[in-house]
Amino acid sequence: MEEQEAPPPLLPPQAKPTNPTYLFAPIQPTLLPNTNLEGLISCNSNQNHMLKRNAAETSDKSITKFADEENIEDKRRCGGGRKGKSTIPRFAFQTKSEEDILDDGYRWRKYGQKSVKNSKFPRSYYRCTHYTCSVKKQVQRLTKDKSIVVTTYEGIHNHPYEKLMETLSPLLKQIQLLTNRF
DNA sequence: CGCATTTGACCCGCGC
DNA sequence: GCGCGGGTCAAATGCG
Repeated sequence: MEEQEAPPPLLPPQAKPTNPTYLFAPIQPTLLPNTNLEGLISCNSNQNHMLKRNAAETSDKSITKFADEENIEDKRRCGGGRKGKSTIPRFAFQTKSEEDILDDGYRWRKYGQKSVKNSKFPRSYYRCTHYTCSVKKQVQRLTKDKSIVVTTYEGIHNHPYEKLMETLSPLLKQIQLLTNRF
């Protein structure tokens, strides 16, 4: 899964106090037939370079809209999480979709749901099902616009992009067979 | 039967 | 110390 050209990240139209970094969506638009990518934000993190890399890996579509005033991303976790400072990269983006669960190519298991203050809609918590991988994500709708879903990722996947592998593995097998023959 | 989801309980940090 | 809010656990339940 080596796609490496990292297009320059979008610059924020206006700076928030936390100085969020704008990234590209970590999602293949082609995998989201009914989903418009609407906006994308990121928390400041000392591992933003990793973030950028990860984000740039899977998408070339630019994101324009800034995440809402509705504060989905609480600052507690942005600068440093629960236990002092967190080194886990985090970023969020908005999608316009009827679906809560967007297929981003990874498999997720839901492990919790909570109603949050200042939001009509509950927040759902998911974990990547891959056994070596502890990436988490939160999914939540905006109170103001329920057609917009905010997805917050936490962590970097340490295993291949599953959808891609699914598609690629028959091809790889073929290639292997062919190369073995000669 | 194996896996995912649901959901109330529990834990922890923070502000007062 | 206490209560609140957010995040996670885990038993029960659902589903293919």
